[in-house]
Amino acid sequence: MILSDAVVKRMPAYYRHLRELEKEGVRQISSRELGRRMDLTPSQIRQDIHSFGGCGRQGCGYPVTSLREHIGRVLGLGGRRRMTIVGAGNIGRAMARSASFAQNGFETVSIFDRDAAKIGRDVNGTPVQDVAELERLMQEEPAEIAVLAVPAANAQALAERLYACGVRGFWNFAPADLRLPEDAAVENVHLDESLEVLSFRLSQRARAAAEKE
Amino acid sequence: MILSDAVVKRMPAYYRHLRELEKEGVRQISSRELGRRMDLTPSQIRQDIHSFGGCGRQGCGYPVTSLREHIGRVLGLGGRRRMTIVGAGNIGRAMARSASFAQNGFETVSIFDRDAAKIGRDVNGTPVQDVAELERLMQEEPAEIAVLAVPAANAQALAERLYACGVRGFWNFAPADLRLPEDAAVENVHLDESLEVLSFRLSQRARAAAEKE
DNA sequence: TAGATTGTTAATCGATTAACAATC
DNA sequence: TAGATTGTTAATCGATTAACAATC
Repeated sequence: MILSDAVVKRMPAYYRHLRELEKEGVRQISSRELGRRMDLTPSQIRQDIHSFGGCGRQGCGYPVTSLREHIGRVLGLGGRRRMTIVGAGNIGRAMARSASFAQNGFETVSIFDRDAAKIGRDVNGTPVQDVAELERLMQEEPAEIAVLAVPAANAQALAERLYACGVRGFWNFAPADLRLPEDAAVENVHLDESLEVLSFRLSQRARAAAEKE
Repeated sequence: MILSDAVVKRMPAYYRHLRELEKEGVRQISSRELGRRMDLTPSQIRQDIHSFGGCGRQGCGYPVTSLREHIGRVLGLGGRRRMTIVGAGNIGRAMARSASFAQNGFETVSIFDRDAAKIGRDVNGTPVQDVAELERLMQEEPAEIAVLAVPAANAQALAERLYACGVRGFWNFAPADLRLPEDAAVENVHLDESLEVLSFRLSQRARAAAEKE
């Protein structure tokens, strides 16, 4: 099964919409109806579901629950994933406190920072530890995923140290592009860039409106 | 100037890399060198820059500073943008405290929540106000952008209220798809989905490794 | 002038949409 | 059986890459 990047990025949206449909008590849904809800063409829905190995019944549509379960398995959800949070600033603390990740099986096992003022403080039941001791503490409490919530200048060096500690999943909030070995998975959340895109779209609308006059 | 969605999403990355080059004291950069840094082909760099109206000099490359300034103007940066934060939970508070947005001209003018326990509290110098009074308070203190950091179930209704208050830019952190009039600009930050994509990539690697054995 | 590198057109590649036979 | 809807192939569309003439 080879999944294109475009399809992978849409999978979580399928998962979310199917969960909502389940809550509403919907048992089966056609590509037409699902397309209407998700703002995709029925054709794309069928291509996507087919490509990630889901299947429906001609004449009836797709079974909501089993399709949701299937996508969950493909996404690797359902198990537990141990996560360390590096950087106890605004973002790091917000991620540590988020209930929704924990509900999905992503559990925070440790939090690190370099700031002496933050070390020892408690964030949502987990103490902030000294990042200088990262290597030693990661041996005691290993993690699969690291949430990188540190200044851009430190991101690359920390990512390399975390990689050496066995971390292979990097959820990167720093405005920096990480260079890591091929077997590392990096998912970027570039908040500044996202806000800049919004700024662009607002300006674009303003320009279009000005032109009309 | 018509910019494809793909190009728009890359613009902030150009902006960031050019700012870094500026700091390093680089005056001119060729598409080849910039491509190496940004992990894009030189061909794409030239297409992109041309498409958003930047230009270079044959034989010399692109002028770093003026190109950065040009992209900043296209993105609509440089001015001030008034932002209201709706939802004073983990995400909302983290966004209110973020220094980097403020540095880019995005200023938080108000924060709203419905929780009586939060109303009146101070977040980074701004008091949390009662969302029940949104309409009245938004008249006193209008905003161009709303940061939607509320539960998914409330996102749509709040977005509509904010739209009625004149907000046209929506930075949506709720795991919901907003349906708004065409002249609204919506930029989604779906953290759950991003983490699920990371989970998928980790599972994929695990599956590939298992197959090899 | 010669070398380097852009601007821009053409070719390729991949993703989306359309179409329709298969089948529930 | 007839109607509905999938699975899947073919057509289209858009984005990326290659090529090369223009020019600094």
